[in-house]
Amino acid sequence: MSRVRARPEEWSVLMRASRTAATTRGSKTVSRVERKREERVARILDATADELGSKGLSRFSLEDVAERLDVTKGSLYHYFPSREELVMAGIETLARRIMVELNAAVEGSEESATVRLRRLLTRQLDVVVWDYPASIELFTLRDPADVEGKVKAVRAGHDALFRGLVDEGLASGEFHLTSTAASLECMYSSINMSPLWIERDNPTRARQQIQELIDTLLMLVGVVPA
Amino acid sequence: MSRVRARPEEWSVLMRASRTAATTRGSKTVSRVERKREERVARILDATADELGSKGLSRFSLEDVAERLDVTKGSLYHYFPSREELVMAGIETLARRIMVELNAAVEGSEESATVRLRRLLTRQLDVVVWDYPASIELFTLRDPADVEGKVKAVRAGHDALFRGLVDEGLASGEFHLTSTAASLECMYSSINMSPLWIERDNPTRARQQIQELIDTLLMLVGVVPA
Amino acid sequence: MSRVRARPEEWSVLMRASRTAATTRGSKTVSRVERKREERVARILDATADELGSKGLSRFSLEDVAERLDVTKGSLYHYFPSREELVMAGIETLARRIMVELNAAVEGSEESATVRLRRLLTRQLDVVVWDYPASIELFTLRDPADVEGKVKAVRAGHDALFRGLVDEGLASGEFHLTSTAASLECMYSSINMSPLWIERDNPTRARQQIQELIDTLLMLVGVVPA
Amino acid sequence: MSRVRARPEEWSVLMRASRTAATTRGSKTVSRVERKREERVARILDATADELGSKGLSRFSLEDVAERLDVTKGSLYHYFPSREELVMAGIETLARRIMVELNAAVEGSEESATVRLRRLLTRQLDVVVWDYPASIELFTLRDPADVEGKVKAVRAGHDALFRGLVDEGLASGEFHLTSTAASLECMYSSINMSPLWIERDNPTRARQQIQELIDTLLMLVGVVPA
DNA sequence: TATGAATGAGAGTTCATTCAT
DNA sequence: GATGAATGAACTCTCATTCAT
Repeated sequence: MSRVRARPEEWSVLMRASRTAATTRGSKTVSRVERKREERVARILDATADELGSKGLSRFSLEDVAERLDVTKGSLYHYFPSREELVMAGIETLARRIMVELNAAVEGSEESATVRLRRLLTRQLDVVVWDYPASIELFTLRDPADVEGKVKAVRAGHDALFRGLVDEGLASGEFHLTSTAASLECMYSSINMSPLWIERDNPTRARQQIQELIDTLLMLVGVVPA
Repeated sequence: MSRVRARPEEWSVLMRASRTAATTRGSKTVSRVERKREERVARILDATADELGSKGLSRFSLEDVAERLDVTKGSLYHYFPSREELVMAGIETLARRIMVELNAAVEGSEESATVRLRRLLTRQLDVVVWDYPASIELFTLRDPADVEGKVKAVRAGHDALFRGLVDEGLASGEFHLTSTAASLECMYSSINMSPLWIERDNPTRARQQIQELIDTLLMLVGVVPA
Repeated sequence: MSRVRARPEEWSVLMRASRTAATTRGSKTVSRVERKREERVARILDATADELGSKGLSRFSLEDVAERLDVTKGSLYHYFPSREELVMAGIETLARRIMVELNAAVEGSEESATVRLRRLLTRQLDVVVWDYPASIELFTLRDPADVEGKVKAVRAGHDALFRGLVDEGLASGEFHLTSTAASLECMYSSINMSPLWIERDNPTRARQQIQELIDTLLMLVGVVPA
Repeated sequence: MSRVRARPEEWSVLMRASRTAATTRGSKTVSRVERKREERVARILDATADELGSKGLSRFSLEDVAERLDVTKGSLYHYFPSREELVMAGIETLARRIMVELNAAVEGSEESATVRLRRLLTRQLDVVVWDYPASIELFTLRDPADVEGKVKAVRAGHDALFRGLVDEGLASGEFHLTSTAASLECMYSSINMSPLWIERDNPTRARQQIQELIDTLLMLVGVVPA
């Protein structure tokens, strides 16, 4: 029913299931029904994010998501009005997953910017290399204007985290660079494309490559390896 | 500097094909027929490379190539057994075009590795940003095993050029780094993804961003901006 | 003029249903429940008739009706076993609305048949052109045998009204024609299709066209314009 | 191949097969190939027109046309870029068929406008009642803007024929009316909707009804039956 | 060789209908 | 009774691929 279908803007809210549940604690039946719905939306988004992260956008299809969930394609249209909306929400989910990881890596820390940036990079590379090797495509494909907009928004949130740390390092004199923007973009590019050359088949080798990559990325903010 | 120029063995079959054609110009009927065929193949590859470079792989279609050449789709199957083979050869052509540009940027020079690397980066960024903004997609897509193999080969040829220069700089003491491989991969990633954030619509701004990017990329080999 | 007003027997089952409800108002629980049900049915039919009249049958969807009523599609199936049944009842409702208007246009009048026919045409054209421009589609679509049957029934009721007036005019010598049936069918056709050529966007022009149309329609019963 | 696919504007030309063949007599292979193509287009349009004429627009589907021709749906896309274009061309075909009939009914005649109009009406009713009882829907459904445009164009051609005759009758003093436009629209409406009430199942009765209808339609131009 | 025709698999989308709760 | 979920069939459209000529 379109009457009750969450509008796109609400999707991110829906994902914060705990909070939503808390605020609707008053009514019973509604919250139960809604919780059910949210669960299903969450399952769909999980499947979507997995598909996007592993196959990339160009090979993403409703059919695959439906099959993975063992429902018909039509069912997806109960929750998302079009493939594009689903993709956008899926990207957001994927991004949120990553952001949760990254926030955990830097929060509540009293250490130097260098140490924290190193930890942030480590965490992000772990996620990208091992969990979402195809996520690069999400930032890479252009076409659908709305998707591009969503990606931009996601990037902005992600960027804030890194930029904050880099600014800190600059303020404290730990970092030196020509252009913060350029250094950050190089970092992002290198991180996102790393699954293409890091040898995941050989975990030992891969871990070493990741270590070297981290050291190299730190050079982008003027931190020279010991 | 032939020392750092990509070596012929790393180039493509087709590249060797044309050289072969040149050297066998003596023989009569066969060579004429073959030359005709090669010309057609070359035309197809040109069109394919253009399409790939500007649209990327995901939006690439046989239909568009055929239309651009004013032939039928069916005709393409006389020269390439499948879309995938055509794509692979097209990627190779695109890469070779770029390599020609890059070779020109470093050859016959007696200057320092830093100066030449800067020139190399400048040239590559010009090509990528202005001519082939979608080329990133070619290095990004995964699945078809053969395409991946071909991309790897192309990257190898490209890599030789950069690696030669970096090795020179290391030998001369101009460069400092943790891992040559990591530094190079970061460079490639940053170059390929740059069209996604450099503001091409605003050429003045874009040129400035490219300059900052080059300075930043040099930090990956331990060259600190003045 | 009750003489020319459509007779109750020609009206619909549902019409009879409501009259039944009125007469059984004595009985308790059952009638209350039933009244509730009838109210809901009436609401559904109202919405359906609106949709049919404005969009026509081909663009009619259960979804739209449900949304308009702020209920689910499923709910509609409590009252109508299928889309087709709903449509049939909706057509009937629409027709009855129109009949109410038309009856009002001719009732309690002592004027000549010509004057009353003119008033009848005026009223009908007002309704069709301004309120239900898509109603033509309802009389036009064929296939589903049941719908066709229902449409026939509706047409019969409508026909009685016009035929009565025409018969009067013939009896009084005001009208002259070859075939009452043919003249009437031409009138109905011309009325129903008029929204397709009358320029509703330009109300002044439309009003003039309607006037000319009425004069022309009167020629079908041998009344020549002054 | 889109390169050779006839653009919409050319379709009507393609249908005048004889003329086209005559003008391309110079080249052989081309004309043979093109003739083949035209034949196929003609077959598709025939099937389309039949479907449209018998089922109406709302129940028209590519699938049915393809099945009738025993080809796949995809094949239709070789000749028409979309359903809408096919429909438009089909409507045109249908209209042209009718126009051929109608032109034959009035051409080269020295008789009075009344006689010729009667013959024109007779012919048109024959076509509409017996051959294309569903054609009404084509003039009735609204939505797709382009289709509406095409229908308008078709109507214009058709209108010219009738209007010419009516103007003649007015000039000669045979006809009298209030508004030519209104009289004509009433005629068209009555003709198009006649299949809905004329009893085709009973041919004898139907023929009589048609005769009465013709007499009645002539009243719209002030011709009173004897 | 090259062409145009044709195919068939698959994509996204819509919608009447069914059903467990 | 009413809801929301789910379905399945139908539809338009795309595109790589095959094939007779």
